[in-house]
Amino acid sequence: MSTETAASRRTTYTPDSLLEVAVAVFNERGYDGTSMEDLARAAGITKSSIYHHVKGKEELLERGVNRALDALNGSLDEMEALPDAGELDRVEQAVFRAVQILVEELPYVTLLLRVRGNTEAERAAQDRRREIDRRLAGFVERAADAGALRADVDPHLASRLVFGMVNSVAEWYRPQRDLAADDVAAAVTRLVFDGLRRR
Amino acid sequence: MSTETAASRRTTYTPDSLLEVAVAVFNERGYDGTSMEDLARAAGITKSSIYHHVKGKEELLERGVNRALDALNGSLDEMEALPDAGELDRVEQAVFRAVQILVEELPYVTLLLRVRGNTEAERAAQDRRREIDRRLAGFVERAADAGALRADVDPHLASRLVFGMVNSVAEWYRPQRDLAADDVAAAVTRLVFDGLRRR
DNA sequence: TGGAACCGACCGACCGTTCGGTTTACTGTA
DNA sequence: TACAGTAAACCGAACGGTCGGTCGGTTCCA
Repeated sequence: MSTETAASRRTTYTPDSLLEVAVAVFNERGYDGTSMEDLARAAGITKSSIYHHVKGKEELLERGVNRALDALNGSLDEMEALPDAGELDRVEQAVFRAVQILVEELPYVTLLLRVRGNTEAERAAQDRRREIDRRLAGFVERAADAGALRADVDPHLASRLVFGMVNSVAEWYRPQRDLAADDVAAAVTRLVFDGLRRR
Repeated sequence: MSTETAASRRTTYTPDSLLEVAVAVFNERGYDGTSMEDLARAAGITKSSIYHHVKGKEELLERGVNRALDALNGSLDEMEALPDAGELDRVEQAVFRAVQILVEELPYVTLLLRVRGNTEAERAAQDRRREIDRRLAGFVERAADAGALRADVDPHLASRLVFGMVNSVAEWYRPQRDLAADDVAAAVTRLVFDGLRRR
């Protein structure tokens, strides 16, 4: 009642609620493997009705990946604005937070991680993602310069591997079935910093 | 000269040499995003000529993913046939070897990792891959039962994360530009077992 | 000279998108 | 309470184009 006239009616779509359906189908069948007919069937409306809400298939992709990119960029902004913790703590925080956001925005981040680069929108998403990877690698590099990391693994390689592990969570995580986001984030963080070996 | 009449003539395609081209294009544009016309252009022959070598697009996918699956299964067979090393050593060996094969058979493993499940061939590949994941998880579980792993991370979760890191190498590794396979494998193994933190 | 390798033309099916029109839900007026 | 007006939501039919695949040949070479 506070925000708008919406929320009373339902059964009808907004661009955002349609996006939710579309992204789910994209992740199941792949973007290129999804036809507008597939989306229409999943949404329970006809193909032509989709065009009442969005300009086309590519806009759905663009909105989907941008939601993930905005969330990831936002948390990086927050972390950089924070008073300087130790360089190692900052990396630990980045890893933990990355897992949190991946789980919170799972469908959208999943979509982003699978973008191939066939269209202009996809290449733009890849560019924005590379910028995020660069910022994360920066954290790792500063920690390495401060001598907080082991010296026998190149910081760039370490960054790729660590956030590769983080992103791999999108391959299997299911909200209902699996642990809470923070538990997964904690496990990843422990593994990344102290390894699998018993001490 | 030892194997066959081939190797003398070139400029013509065999199913395998065509596969090499096709898999490269699949990985660049995605399987569904690749048209037979794309493949023909990349191979330097016409669309219809492709059908002289293979039955169709799906056979190329099937051959591609099976090459990766056979390589992975083969190395698992080898490892299980080996005299029993310690349970921890076996996990370490599995991680190292997984990276090696991923790099050796990079295009084929990359293709496998991106399979979506839209066709029967894709679902068969997913099933075979799940079996491999199960065998790998078995190694980790046995090491955990033997008390060789840290107790505060669930072995199933640990397995997913570790081999998630391994597989993430396919996202960025380029043979010319990057380290040798064994160097990457060593880095992954170090990170997985002893972590990023300086000691 | 026979088979392997390849080609150009073409097929039906399906693609993303458009368009004209209908239904639905809500509003202001009486 | 009744109803006309309106805009959002939706639909069926069709568009031009591209898809994977077929077919009847021609070229090449051992």
